[in-house]
Amino acid sequence: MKLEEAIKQKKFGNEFEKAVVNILYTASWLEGINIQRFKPHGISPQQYNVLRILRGSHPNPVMLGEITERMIDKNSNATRLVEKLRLKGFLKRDICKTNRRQVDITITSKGLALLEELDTHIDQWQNEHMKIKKSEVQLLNELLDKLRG
Amino acid sequence: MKLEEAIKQKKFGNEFEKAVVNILYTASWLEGINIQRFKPHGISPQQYNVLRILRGSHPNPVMLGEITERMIDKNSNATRLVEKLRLKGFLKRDICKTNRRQVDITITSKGLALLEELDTHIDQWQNEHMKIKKSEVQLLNELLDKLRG
DNA sequence: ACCGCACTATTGTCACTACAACTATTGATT
DNA sequence: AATCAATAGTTGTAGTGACAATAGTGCGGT
Repeated sequence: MKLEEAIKQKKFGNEFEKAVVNILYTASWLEGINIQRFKPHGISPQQYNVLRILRGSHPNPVMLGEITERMIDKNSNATRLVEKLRLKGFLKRDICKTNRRQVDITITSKGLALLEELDTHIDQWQNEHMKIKKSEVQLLNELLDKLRG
Repeated sequence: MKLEEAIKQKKFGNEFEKAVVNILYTASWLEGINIQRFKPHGISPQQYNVLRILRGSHPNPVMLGEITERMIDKNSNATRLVEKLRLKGFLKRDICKTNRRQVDITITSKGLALLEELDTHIDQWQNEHMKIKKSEVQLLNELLDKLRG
């Protein structure tokens, strides 16, 4: 759907302003889809993000600060997200032996299994909903990178 | 900055997946900028969104339900946002005379003045930061619309 | 060895979101 | 006119985010 219809706004000050609204609106739309997808598994989009980061460097651990740096939403509180995931058994938390300030986080096999299951859901959803060419998505990625400067 | 550097992730499952992350990341980046811009004026991005909608149909009032429909983030609670803006004097709230279930919201001159001031800030910021051609932004808008299907 | 500074993470707090339950009013059906 | 459903908005609450203050640890200079 065109943005103008989605938020029933006919005119924008300029194309840049429209792009800002469009990005925010599309992100909110994606976020809503993600919330629904993750809900049956009892995790939030942010928690999913943490697990993805951990899988990225598995079997090596990741320290808390690096999780924060690499999260999509930098303002999240990694300490509390990690604690929630730990209680569910998706990761383990160890104080680093050589630097006791540091906390090493590692994804568990249960966490990896969850991600694998969610991955298949995502692939399926993409095939059903994403009616846009791969080359166009590539271009979209380039434009977003450029927009951020 | 390229997304890969921003969140230090080298590889993505596919281009679609990367686009999803890229949109969410860019939105979070824009949101942060907005929070900073609005903070000196004591309003949040969501409250700004409400005022923009009201200005769009000024001098005609907008009912609460329509505000919800037209907001970028549909999950916001319009009742509470409106109440906060009312306390600051940026809008007025009237029970509709012909349908007493309905609440008519109108932006005040104080609200309009605030938006005008913020507009000039946005224009300025865009000129400084948005190093991307207008035609490219137009394309970006088309691609986002297409992505949502 | 001691001091101060930088690094890493945790905790506290207030506000806001997500979602569901609820009230009030109107319209439609019989 | 009484009842039921639909519409419009409000309220409750548990969880989450934003941001600042704090605690614990390591390192470099003297």
